[in-house]
Amino acid sequence: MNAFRLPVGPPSAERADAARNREHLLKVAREMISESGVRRLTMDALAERAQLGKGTVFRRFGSRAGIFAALLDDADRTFQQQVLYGPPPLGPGADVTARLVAYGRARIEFLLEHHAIERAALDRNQQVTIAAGGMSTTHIRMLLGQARREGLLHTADIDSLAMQLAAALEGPFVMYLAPEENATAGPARRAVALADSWESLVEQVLKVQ
Amino acid sequence: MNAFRLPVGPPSAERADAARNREHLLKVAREMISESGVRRLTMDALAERAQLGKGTVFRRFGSRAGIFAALLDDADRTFQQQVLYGPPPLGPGADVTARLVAYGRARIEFLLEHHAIERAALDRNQQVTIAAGGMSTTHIRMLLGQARREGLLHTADIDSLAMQLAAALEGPFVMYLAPEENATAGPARRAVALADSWESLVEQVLKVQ
DNA sequence: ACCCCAAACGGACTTCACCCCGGATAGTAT
DNA sequence: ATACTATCCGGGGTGAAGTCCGTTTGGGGT
Repeated sequence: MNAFRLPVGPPSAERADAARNREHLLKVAREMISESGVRRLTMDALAERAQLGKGTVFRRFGSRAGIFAALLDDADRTFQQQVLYGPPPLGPGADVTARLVAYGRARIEFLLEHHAIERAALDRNQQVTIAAGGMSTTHIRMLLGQARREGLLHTADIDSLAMQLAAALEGPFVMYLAPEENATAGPARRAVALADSWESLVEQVLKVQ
Repeated sequence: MNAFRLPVGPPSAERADAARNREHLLKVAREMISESGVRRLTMDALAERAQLGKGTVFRRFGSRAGIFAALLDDADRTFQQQVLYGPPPLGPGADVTARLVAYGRARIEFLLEHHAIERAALDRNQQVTIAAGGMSTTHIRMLLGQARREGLLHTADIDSLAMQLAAALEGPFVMYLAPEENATAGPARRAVALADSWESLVEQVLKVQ
């Protein structure tokens, strides 16, 4: 044997069976959610239906909220792809203001779409990632940085502003709309109003006027 | 007996013993929290320490989150008093921009102070009131209305803007900071930065420049 | 092919929020 | 004072999240 070896090279990926189980659990979770909603997805039920032990479910996702977070992760990744590499104005190519506006509109649509899961991913014992390292904060900060370089913005503390704008964008959905609720006209109408309001907020911050 | 009587006049207040128990429970809850933090306030422990049945605790507050909400209510009321009737710039008398800025700063301080309880008052099965009918949204909307009357603002949809500003103000605290966490310099420093950022955000929205 | 052990698995166990409902009681009408 | 009833109280019961730890297994090393 080697006299000396580093314990791990790369942070060591999941074992094959673990990865398989993760996928399987996510698939079953999606099924259960579309059949009977977020509320009825219990850890016991999920484990049983997936033919796995409950311990396994927890090992894979850490908590009930973790399952929803993992589910969102998928969708998020797709969304992020559009933002980073898709066509303008959402993707690169348009001017900063247009991109910020487009991002807000797209993000609102996304949040409306995944609202139930988004809510379920909240965890009483865990800080929420939305405002912190969340996609919105990061992307908005990036755009604000660009805006400042272009002289559209003179704010010193871009980090704080990014966080506040991200909260302004996502907050109303995460904090306001009811858990599962009738997805009738109500939320959708409000979403349009919020999107318009976001647009004018962005324009004021970037002093387009 | 009277031939006919309305079932209730005023929404019928709490019975004396019930009110007494509520106060007592809140007092004990405050003690327990300051002794060992929010996490260890369980319904069983509270009931036992208060020498009351668990059922009573639930009857009085509805849920665990309800206790924290009731606790916050006190503090909120005091805060609101300052905002409505206190000295300017927080209270009435100063110009709109100054009042908005002052409100934000005061609110941030308040949130920082009551952060642990604020988080604990969140309830997985209940929509959050912060953005909805919350004090911040209401007060900000009022000030925005005044600003519009004074020609400082031309936004049509004041409701949406109020919600977004409230989210920008409170979101970072409710969503971002960790549950109980070390109340060291970290959060406080961030709070100052956010307060400054709030000020410049308000000034831009009210186009003071 | 075999060894080895870190990682994964399973499911009983613990803890806790919340429900239920029979029994007690405060406040009111007589 | 007495009776009446809406409200309250108590604490055992239930369902679900999360923990623990003994057992099993994937897969790199030899």
